Amino acid sequence: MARNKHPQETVNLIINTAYRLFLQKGYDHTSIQDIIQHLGGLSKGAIYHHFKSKEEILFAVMDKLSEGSYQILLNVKNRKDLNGKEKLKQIFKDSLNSPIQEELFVVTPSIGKNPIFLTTMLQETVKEGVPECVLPIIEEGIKDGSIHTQYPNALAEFIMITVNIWLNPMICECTLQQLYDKFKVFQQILLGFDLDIIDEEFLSRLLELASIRQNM
Amino acid sequence: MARNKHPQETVNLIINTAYRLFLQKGYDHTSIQDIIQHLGGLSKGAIYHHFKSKEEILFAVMDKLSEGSYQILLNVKNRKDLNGKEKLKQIFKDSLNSPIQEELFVVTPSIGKNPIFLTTMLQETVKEGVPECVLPIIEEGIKDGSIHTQYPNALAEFIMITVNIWLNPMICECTLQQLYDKFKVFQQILLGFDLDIIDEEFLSRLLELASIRQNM
DNA sequence: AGTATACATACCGACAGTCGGTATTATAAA
DNA sequence: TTTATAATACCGACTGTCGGTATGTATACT
Repeated sequence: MARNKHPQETVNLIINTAYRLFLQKGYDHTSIQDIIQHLGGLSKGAIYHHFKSKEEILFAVMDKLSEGSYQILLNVKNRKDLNGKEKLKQIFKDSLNSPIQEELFVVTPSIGKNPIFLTTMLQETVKEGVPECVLPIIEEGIKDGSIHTQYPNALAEFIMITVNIWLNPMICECTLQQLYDKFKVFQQILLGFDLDIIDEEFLSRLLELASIRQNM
Repeated sequence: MARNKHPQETVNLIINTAYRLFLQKGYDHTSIQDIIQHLGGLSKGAIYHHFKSKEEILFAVMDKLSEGSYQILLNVKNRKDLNGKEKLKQIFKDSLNSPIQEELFVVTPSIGKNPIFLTTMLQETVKEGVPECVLPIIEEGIKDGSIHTQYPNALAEFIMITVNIWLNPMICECTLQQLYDKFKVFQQILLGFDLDIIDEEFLSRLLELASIRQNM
């Protein structure tokens, strides 16, 4: 294939192709050959010209994944009409409602069967999601008096991990009834911290997403 | 090497060797050749005679790992001097104090960098640990009046995942101070369910285990 | 024109897994 | 007890596939 005048298009093509395959078949079970075949004429040389390893493609895919969440955060963070607690609630709501979430749920058979994704997600949550997103907002909430805790960092980590792992139907697969129960338990826990940040709207969207997977 | 009259010994040798290597170097970075080299004369044929794939060796290793927890459970489950809540507390205590835990902490550099282990552990927790171990005891606690919840299954899952993932220093690596904070948050959460099942003794053992890893 | 870039292609070593073969043990009939 | 037969334990060369590299070539930029 002739060389592309706009190489970024080739990079995006590779990332998008890998993105789809990684989510569908899992990172381990997607070979470079697989990616090449879905690239439409491009060869191995093209891939290794733009990426130095398969793992680097994974990182690019993960970046693409977290991009959406980061946008949501920024939008909420700068709003002046919400206090810390309200911002937290808004972030959870927006995250669940984002089209990326929907796409993820439709495309991915089971992240639980995609070990590297799970691990990377867990680490990104703790090393980036918490310090860059949730923690600053919790601290803001502490300052404005809407959130009370002695352990903002631990609380932030706890909430993120619980939502991203335990409440995530892609990871901890369960029936809709069980998911409902899990929501109730989590809601009760958060109320123990005076955090009324997940409501019936959150629940129904969660169930909606989960039910996508029940019919597959 | 001459054939062994007691083939189970060979199987155990393979499992134990793989066990050590998988924990030390990770499943992905342990090759069959690696295992063979630490087997003392046995060959690839021997391995594939007893196991049909590398993954099957992994399953055997995971079984060996959960064996210990299962024993602890059985010991506690049959005790007549404890109610449900007390049994729960005892199980957590015994689990942390078991020599297997200690060995794990000493030998394993980071389960977080061992994706398959993490995934398998998560799935085993939900599919076996909860229904076979924690849930029956919580239900016992509900019957004897020591535990109160509308959602025993969700609560069991929540506790197990939080302890096994978030509070696990092998997975969510953090400073001792952060681990202390996390303990406090989790303790507060459990108290919200009237579950006073982790105490200062649990904490100090947890910190002790975690500090093993700090000095590596 | 000359250089840097965007690819193509032939190739490499490592890997998991297979297969035909051999040596040892278990079984059981003579 | 001996001997024929079968089953098991193991060996090691081989295969296909994998991620990754080295090198060649055509196109775009300066």
